[in-house]
Amino acid sequence: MTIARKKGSSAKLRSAAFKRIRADHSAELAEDYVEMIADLIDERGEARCTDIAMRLGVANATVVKTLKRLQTMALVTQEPYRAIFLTPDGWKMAEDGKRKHAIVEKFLLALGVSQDTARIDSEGIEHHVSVETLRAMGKFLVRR
Amino acid sequence: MTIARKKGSSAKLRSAAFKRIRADHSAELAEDYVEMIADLIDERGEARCTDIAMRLGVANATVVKTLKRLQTMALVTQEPYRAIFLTPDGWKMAEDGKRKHAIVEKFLLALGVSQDTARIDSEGIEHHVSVETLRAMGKFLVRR
DNA sequence: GTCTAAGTTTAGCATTGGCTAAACTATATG
DNA sequence: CATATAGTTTAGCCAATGCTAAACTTAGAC
Repeated sequence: MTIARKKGSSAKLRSAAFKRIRADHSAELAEDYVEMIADLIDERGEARCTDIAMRLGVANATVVKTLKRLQTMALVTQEPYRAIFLTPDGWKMAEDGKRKHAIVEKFLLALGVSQDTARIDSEGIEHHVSVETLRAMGKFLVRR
Repeated sequence: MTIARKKGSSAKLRSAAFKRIRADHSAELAEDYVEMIADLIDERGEARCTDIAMRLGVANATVVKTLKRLQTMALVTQEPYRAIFLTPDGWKMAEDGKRKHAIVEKFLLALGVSQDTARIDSEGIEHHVSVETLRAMGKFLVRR
């Protein structure tokens, strides 16, 4: 059963990518919520459960549960039956996310993709883009 | 409490992106497993739990559990204590995934990103790229 | 001021994807 | 052939993310 094979550290390197993806996934929901709350506050002065649920396409109760987690992560604050607010950390995350999102979306448009696709794909891609790749996209936008 | 606002179908459109992301996520693990199994079979003639676990960076038991799900999805076949095989559907998914992966990775490299980053980011991005975007990347590679 | 509709929360459930520890099987080696 | 080791499986746990249904608040309308 031992077929002696030399793969050395490549396995570890390989697994790193997947580990990052798993980490990304748990972070990405938080980012989506926080960005959306920031948008809602900007647009209409307050963020409410129902609006978040509608925009995300999930049930109300799901939003409530997730918000609890975001509270323990010190990203949002909320009192029972009241609107939702962002902490300073929450605002920072929202702004970082929006900046990232904007670059990815513009980049896709510059690449020749349609508006709708750019919007949908950028939503998925933004969470998996490293700083290096983001910078490369930025450069492409400038000097294309 | 009713602040009468006109948003029409934009909410539905918006939520579509998030719905696709959630769908992507459940599909993406399957794709990763299947691709990896295909690689292992190509490289060394057989795919075994331990190798998959090592490359993905998860525990053995996790792999076993996921493989059960993949069996019910008719992507892999396996007999107790034996190696893992792909069904025709499994091979197809593996090949599609690898093709997609290759394009994204080459694209990132062409964009000027380092090898390591290209490998890691492409692993995350490939599952969120629509056919349209993939095609745009392909075009970019050809006529850059 | 009451009442009702809209919004929020709680309770309870399912699934997915992780883990460890312990039991089991197969095989390579002595 | 017996056994030790490497690999596989089972059992049982946890956290995250989704759902529905029922209970509870708030606030607008009468």
